[in-house]
Amino acid sequence: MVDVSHGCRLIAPMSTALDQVFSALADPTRRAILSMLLEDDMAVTDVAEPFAMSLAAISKHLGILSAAGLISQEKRGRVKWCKLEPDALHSASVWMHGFGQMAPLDLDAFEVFLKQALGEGPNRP
Amino acid sequence: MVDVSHGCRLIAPMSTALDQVFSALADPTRRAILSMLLEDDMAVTDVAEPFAMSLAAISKHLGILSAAGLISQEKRGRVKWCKLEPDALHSASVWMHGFGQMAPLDLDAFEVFLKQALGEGPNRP
DNA sequence: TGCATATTCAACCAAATGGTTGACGTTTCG
DNA sequence: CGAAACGTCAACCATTTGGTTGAATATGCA
Repeated sequence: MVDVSHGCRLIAPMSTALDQVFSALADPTRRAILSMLLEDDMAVTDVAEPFAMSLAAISKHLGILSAAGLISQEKRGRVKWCKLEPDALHSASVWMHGFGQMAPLDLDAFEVFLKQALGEGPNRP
Repeated sequence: MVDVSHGCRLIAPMSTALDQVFSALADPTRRAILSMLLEDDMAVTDVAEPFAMSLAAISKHLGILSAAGLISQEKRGRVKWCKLEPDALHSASVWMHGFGQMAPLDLDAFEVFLKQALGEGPNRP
């Protein structure tokens, strides 16, 4: 009965994308996995190693992250490599900063800001 | 077995805060509520009005948003007013932009950016 | 006082989530 | 070839989630 896409029917399907991204990020195990992948691409087994849970459980988590677009998985030989896809955070970022009220226009400035921050930030030598 | 706070035990309890914020944002009904509250403070009944679900359900959603710190609720008379608390998105923002790797330093620049974007943005006359 | 309004509480329900285990395909390698 | 490593699948389980309804609790107002 309410327009859940808050006034912009053109991007209605995005609501599902936001659901997926936010609920993927809601789990601490999955956030930890993303942090690990920030340092380097990893195989599924290596991702699972530090956790106190089964490989199958980690495999599921990776599936959820992949469905949300937060990572990509490429099988080379018998090992499946997991790679961070930070762009997926984009839609979520856009939504968060202003709850969808500061639309695409500001997004450009945001991109510029992010690029500069990532390139010149004191924590990225 | 893994350090879920990704290397900074000092902010370990924040993991719970992130859980709450992200899972609060994962629901489209709750995101719609936040969008509504962006325009103005509202009473519980008024928040519920456009949705096709019971008042009790909305009351629960508001409780979740409140527990996550995304809104505050103040009872005046017999009506309980709901107010957006955008600061709660702060920790989530910090985490998202660089998965916790570009720390407080960039945050300042981010705040400056946000203030300017909100103040001068073409969608905020 | 008494009634309508505003909101929550309690009990219940179906479905989704996060985990387990064991069996199963692939690929690599001795 | 045969065994080991890599990863997923299927079935199962306990808990959480998102919703319902009906009763209960304040508060405002005639």
